[in-house]
Amino acid sequence: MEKRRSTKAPSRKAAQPKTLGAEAWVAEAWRALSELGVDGVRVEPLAARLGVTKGSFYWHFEDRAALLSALLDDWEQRATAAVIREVDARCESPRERLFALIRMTTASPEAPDAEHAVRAWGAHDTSVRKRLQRVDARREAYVAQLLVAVGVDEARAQMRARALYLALIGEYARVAHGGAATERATWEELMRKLIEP
Amino acid sequence: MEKRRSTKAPSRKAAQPKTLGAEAWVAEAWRALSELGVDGVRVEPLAARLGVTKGSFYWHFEDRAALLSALLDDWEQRATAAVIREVDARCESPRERLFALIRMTTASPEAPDAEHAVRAWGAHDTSVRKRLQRVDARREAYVAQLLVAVGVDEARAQMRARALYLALIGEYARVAHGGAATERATWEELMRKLIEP
DNA sequence: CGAGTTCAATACGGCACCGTATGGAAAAGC
DNA sequence: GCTTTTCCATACGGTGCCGTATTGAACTCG
Repeated sequence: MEKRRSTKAPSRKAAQPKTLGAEAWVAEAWRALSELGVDGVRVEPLAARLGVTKGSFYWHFEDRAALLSALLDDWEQRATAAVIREVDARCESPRERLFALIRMTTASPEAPDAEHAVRAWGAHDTSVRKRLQRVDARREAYVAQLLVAVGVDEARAQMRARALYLALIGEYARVAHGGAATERATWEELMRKLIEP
Repeated sequence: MEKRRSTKAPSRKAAQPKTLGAEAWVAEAWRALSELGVDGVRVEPLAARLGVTKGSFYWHFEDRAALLSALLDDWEQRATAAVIREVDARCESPRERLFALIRMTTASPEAPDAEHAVRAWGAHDTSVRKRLQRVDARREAYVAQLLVAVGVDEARAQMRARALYLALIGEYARVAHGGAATERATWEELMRKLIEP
């Protein structure tokens, strides 16, 4: 009897599950993380919001750290790949892709809180830092590649990709702490400057 | 006898104080805030690091919230005014001032952690948000004013000031979670684009 | 020197949360 | 039908922190 840990999904389709899965905990944890920060994701409050007790939690997860780890796994997978796939699918030319990228990343109202929460978290946790750096590198590389495709030379493309991405992180922070989102015109003004050879 | 609260400084010059003042607690709180985030600034651990017990703390402060409030007061005062004064003093032309501003704000190694910690904090605390918005507005206005002075029209100046400032916030976040600082050349590349009419 | 003031130690009650242990109920498999 | 698995409830001990109360030491100042 090797303690807990589920090995197989209960083959639930999409019906209202009478019983919770690990994903339900992760989803609720995202809410807590976005609203309160890492230190706000505690198992007992989470259980209360889910209408169960922590007895449930400790069946699905080893401990609180395991939940946080699952949270990060979830983020690292979805955060980058989805957007890039979407952008590549929607547009053909690199120029259009750049503008679409900005539009998509600055459109979602939930993204800023979540992103900013992860970054806040990353300031005092080494395991988060590693993932942040990987994700940042991947995203930056994607932007740089588009800039090259649009005619900017390699060296400048990397610098400008950095600049643009930094601004996006800044925007997430800004919105996360209650600032008004910066207008699309501003983003396009910046983008126009950055795609000039 | 109106409880606690000191009204007069103990007229200490600059000598090693045998006794702690509120500033010592604030200073130590900054360390905790930068390293661990708001939830890391707790009075008992702080007391331990200062080599005293919390008996001391509750003489100088009403409660933990008062310390956090003092922290913010401290930040709001120093964060903006000092840099602007310095920049204005060092350079004459607005163009030089812009480049000096970037150099100064991206040079300090402690600033990113502190700034990012405040921003992380601001995501779940309304009183912090207000101050952040004030500070952000003041800084942005300063940049915009310099851009106008350098020949950019008003509308564009505001957009570009926003863009530049967002990038700076992003840089603080980046460095705070362990990323390498972005090179001066990158900042200057960005700045060159932004000061073009 | 004695009284008040300033800073700190000690000790206490309380709360929120972690993780464990154990038991039960409902569904799944034989 | 009976066992096993899956999921959750209850109850408990333990920890880290908050804030208060009380006492004490050291320094001022008359």
